[in-house]
Amino acid sequence: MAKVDASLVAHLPLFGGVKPEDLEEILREARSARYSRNSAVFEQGADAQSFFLLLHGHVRAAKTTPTGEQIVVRYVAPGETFGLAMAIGASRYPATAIAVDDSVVLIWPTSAWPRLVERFPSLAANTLQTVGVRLQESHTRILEMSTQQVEQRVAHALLRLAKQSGKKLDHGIEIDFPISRQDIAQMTGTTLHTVSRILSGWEQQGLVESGRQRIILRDPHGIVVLAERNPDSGAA
Amino acid sequence: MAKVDASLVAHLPLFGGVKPEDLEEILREARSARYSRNSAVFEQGADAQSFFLLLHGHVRAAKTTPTGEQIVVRYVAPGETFGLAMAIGASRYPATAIAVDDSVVLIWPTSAWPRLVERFPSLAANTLQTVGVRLQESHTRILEMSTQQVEQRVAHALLRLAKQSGKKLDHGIEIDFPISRQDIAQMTGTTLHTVSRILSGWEQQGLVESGRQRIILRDPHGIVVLAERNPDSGAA
DNA sequence: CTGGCAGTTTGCGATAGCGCAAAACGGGCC
DNA sequence: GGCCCGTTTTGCGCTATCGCAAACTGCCAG
Repeated sequence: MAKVDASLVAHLPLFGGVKPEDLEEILREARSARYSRNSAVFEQGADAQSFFLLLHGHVRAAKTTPTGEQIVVRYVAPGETFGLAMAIGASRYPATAIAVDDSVVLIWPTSAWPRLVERFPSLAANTLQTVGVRLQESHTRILEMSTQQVEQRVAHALLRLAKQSGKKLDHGIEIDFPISRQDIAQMTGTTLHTVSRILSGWEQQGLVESGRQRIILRDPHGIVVLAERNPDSGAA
Repeated sequence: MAKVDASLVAHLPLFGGVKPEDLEEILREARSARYSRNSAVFEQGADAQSFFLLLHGHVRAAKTTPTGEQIVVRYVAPGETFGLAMAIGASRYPATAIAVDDSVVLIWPTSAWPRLVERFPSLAANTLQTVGVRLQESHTRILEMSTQQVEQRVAHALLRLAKQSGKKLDHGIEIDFPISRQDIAQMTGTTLHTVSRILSGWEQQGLVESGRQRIILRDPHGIVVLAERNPDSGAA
């Protein structure tokens, strides 16, 4: 139960409009915990006893079908909340959360949510806002899956990851956590084989450099062009 | 500016936890309007000046790409809110809303939202809940698009429509508003041609009866079976 | 240093579903 | 009552992408 410095989280969207002394009170209800790489924060279907705020690291939220197929719902970056089952009135987590890197999270008991919201209505408003943004993003993703080919979808996915969690390099942007071909396939609705083929092609064109769970965008602009290209505006 | 009877809407999820006299006050801020079949309630990209509650009829929310392709985000049923751009902090509507039937809506100015939420915090909590549910539904849709074949996706889509807006018949369930093959294609990420072929097939098997913008599920259970069938558990 | 393994690459059919084209259909409007 | 237009049906070739199989590779553990 480490002490958390309010100044570290005060600027987060979740706490917008919350007074410093109130923030202290909110944080007193939380505990922090560390999850090592590849360990589960919670499992799909488990009792939603807590909700989370990621402080360091990266977490992958994935949803599994009855038949065992998975999709990646999203990658959680530091400063973002996850596991908000209570927000939708669900008593069980609708997805599994796995730390893809060693990660540190703040944990509140779900039972504290109603009281927190009552005392600090901004929390509800702020959460509504972030959930709304995620809903928009989901719709965009559906739109892409409906109208674009695989290559474009992969391009968009990588650009989003780069924006959210890219580390600027001298020449290019590196996705700042381990991510496999399979993961990207599960983000874009395709297979790891197809993703591998696409990345191989891009690598030959100097657009990316990649290896085992590692991707560097060497030519982000070139990838933007790919992402926006109309499929049948023929390549040379 | 018709007077709206509070008792007609008091039971809606949006107003859960709101006292009757407060409800009166909330309703005083709204006006009602009627939209005839195929008219637009608002257009994607337009200034989000209002948010809406559907009283009668049905509304289709659709999102359009820069290149003109469309997807149907959802069908709005009576009692549901839509056009909640303010909830996500957007100043423009992210989709277009079209009345698919003659419809009646309540309209609040977006500018009233902050004040309403402050006076009646339940509104924020209730809205958070519904937006959360919609987010879950979006994730489910993404999961389906990633892992299922077109026929299964169409089956799921029809079952959802039947559940949300189905009219029970002597023998079967009818989707209670005009809906074309094209619409279903845009809900499931396929083409109207493929949807037409699938429905023709089903019609021959007696699963559905359909015509111009009209679909009746004659054997809902049979469609459930289709929806859940593992694609490669060969048909006889 | 070296074996083993998870992750990746690549080849090669197979095919679900698309895209185009054209005909049939049905309803409402004049 | 007949015409016109939006919707639906259906045929046919095409191809993007899958699915399976097999080889490869970088990395960690011992």
